[in-house]
Amino acid sequence: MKENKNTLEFSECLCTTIRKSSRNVSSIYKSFIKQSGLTINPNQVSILVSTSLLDCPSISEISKNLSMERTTLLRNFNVMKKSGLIEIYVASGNRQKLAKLTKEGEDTLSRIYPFWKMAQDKIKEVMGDDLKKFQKNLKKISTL
Amino acid sequence: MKENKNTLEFSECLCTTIRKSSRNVSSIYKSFIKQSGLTINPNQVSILVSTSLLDCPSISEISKNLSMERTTLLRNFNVMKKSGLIEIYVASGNRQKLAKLTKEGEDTLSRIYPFWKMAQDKIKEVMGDDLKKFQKNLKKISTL
DNA sequence: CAATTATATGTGTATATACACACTTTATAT
DNA sequence: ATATAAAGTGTGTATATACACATATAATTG
Repeated sequence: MKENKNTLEFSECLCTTIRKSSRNVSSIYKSFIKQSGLTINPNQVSILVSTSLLDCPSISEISKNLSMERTTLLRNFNVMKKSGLIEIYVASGNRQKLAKLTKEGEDTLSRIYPFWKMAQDKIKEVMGDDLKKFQKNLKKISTL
Repeated sequence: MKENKNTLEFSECLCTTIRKSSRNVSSIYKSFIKQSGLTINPNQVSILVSTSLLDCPSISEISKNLSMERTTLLRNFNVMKKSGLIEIYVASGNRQKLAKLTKEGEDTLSRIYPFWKMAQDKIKEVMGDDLKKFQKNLKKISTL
């Protein structure tokens, strides 16, 4: 225990707690997804899902949708393009670049679904009745 | 909108939401802390706080406390050691390595406190009455 | 139409994250 | 007491994150 007078307050830091949760939850999803035999990780899954949900999204659109820095997403895309999960094509007019899932990307989502669901259900079980409100609040602070 | 039958369910992925929140909240704390004129980021702040809270912690202890992979923490420590925020000393017997804040590390915590608090208050304001339960649930899933 | 502004993307650099593997020191078992 | 197990640490590699800066295209304004 330490002398800094603010240490106690700092220990309630919501940023620290959320980053910690993020690491831990990611690790849980990752270990379930690993059981599928595929090597994809939760982050790439979220990019696949977001790309799948939006209608011919540009890199910038997906970046906004995931609150992910545009250049961060770009690096992610480069990796996923290399592994054949998505493809990038140039929009007419040549400014935007649009993304879509490959067949392999679609198949990957289908095949990991049951394992993803196990992870999702585990978290749901822990949260119990608080789930809805918790998720609502998470979404609220994920778009500030 | 897409044909994959699980897309809708995937879009409720808690891992995705938490990672998104983590990025967004980190960005908010970072921008407030930046106003202090110091270059430290929220992640290093959390490591400073954790190191300060525990009693002569080893790297492994802090790693458990933050749910941070041990080698991840090690890389973080190397950076923070270089910038003079912490120091590492060898425990008697030579196996463990213990960490503690330098004077500069302590000063840094003190100086960023008001800016950190602004960020913390902003999140608190958004959460309103849900804060306590939200924080409790966050902590619950950060230690599964 | 030319200049400017806004939008979209790409690169260099640095930190954050985690897994596989290797090495060292302490504790335990036979 | 030696072999083995456990605990702690360090390195190689790959992905994730974000800022500063640069470049290219579209839209707007004079």
